[in-house]
Amino acid sequence: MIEQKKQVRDSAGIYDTLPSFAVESLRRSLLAWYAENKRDLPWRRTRDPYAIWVSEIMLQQTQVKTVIPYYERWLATLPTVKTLAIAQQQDVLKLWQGLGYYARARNLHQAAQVVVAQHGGTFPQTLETAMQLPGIGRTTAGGILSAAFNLPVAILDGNVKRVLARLVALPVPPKRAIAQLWQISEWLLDREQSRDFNQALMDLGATLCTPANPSCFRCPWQPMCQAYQQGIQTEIPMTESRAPIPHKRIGVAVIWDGQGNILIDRRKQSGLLGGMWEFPGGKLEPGETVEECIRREIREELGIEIEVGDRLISVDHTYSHFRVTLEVHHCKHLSGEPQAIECDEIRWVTLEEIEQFPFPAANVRIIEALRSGK
DNA sequence: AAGTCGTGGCT
DNA sequence: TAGCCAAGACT
Repeated sequence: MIEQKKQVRDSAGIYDTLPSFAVESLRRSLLAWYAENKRDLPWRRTRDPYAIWVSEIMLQQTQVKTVIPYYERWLATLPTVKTLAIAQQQDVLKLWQGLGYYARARNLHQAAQVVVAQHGGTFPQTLETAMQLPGIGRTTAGGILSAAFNLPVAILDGNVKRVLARLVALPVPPKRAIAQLWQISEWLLDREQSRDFNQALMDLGATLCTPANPSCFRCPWQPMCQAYQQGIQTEIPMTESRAPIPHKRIGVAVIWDGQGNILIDRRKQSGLLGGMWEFPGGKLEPGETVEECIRREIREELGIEIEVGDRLISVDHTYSHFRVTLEVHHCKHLSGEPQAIECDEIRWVTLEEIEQFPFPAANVRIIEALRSGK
């Protein structure tokens, strides 16, 4: 414990061990490398803070390749902060469908309304004000303010953590040294060229200083990289072992009304998949069959009686911290008027109408099965 | 302050 | 292929 803290402090004490000319050298070499090697990304072709903001939110915990088509579609549909502010949440979530972490979309939508109502539609230009907007933390605020306005605000995303951890040969997992890593990021930042510097730092991490097989032989920081000099670049950043994630079986109902309509529900705003639509269902309890589970869940959640019929599909899906197997059955509505007991809203829809609603990925699999099965 | 929150790309 | 992890924020 004490030993760990000492190691962190010694290592992050790069400011003491590196003379100021080394800082200048790090900045110069990185910016020179970036000038020749920067990626051509859609959000780098604009300085519109709204567009950059959208990209920063989408890029949270999400790879560039995944984001690009979502980003293009989003800006084509909601080109300004005002259009987003007045949009319906359902349409916002539909644009986000498949990206995951749906609180990002809900918060972005809400923040747009704040920017319009309280900032006259102009994105705030101080770190403190930007961070007050829902969904915008210190890294995202720094990313937006530096990229849109060239303001001297540091960042510390996954790429930067890895790059800096290797630069100083950080002897503990980055999670244990967040404050020190922020100090280094701020200390290195080129305050006259913060836009390019921050982008360069992220590009370095994304293209050369990668998690596996880093291309040290092409890295502008190789001469100053502590990890490289010690030959431990693949050992850093250190990782913590993860606990195995639990598995749950879920009974899911596709309830037909006999006239071609299916019953779907909208999940509550808070928690997993908040605001998204789904086919109703719930966890199997010990000793319970799938059919019994589905009948019980539908009774509890919607207050109706159903007949559980043929199995439609079984869907395996992995979330962040648990896995599920959805056991999906065709069901027939028998009696009772459906009520929104454990959800925000319910609705009967046809297979044609259903595509207008935002569904999480595992439920999209069910819809595909319904389509292909007729 | 550790847990919660998605999905897909990559090896 | 099964696991790791990605331009993190929120509670």
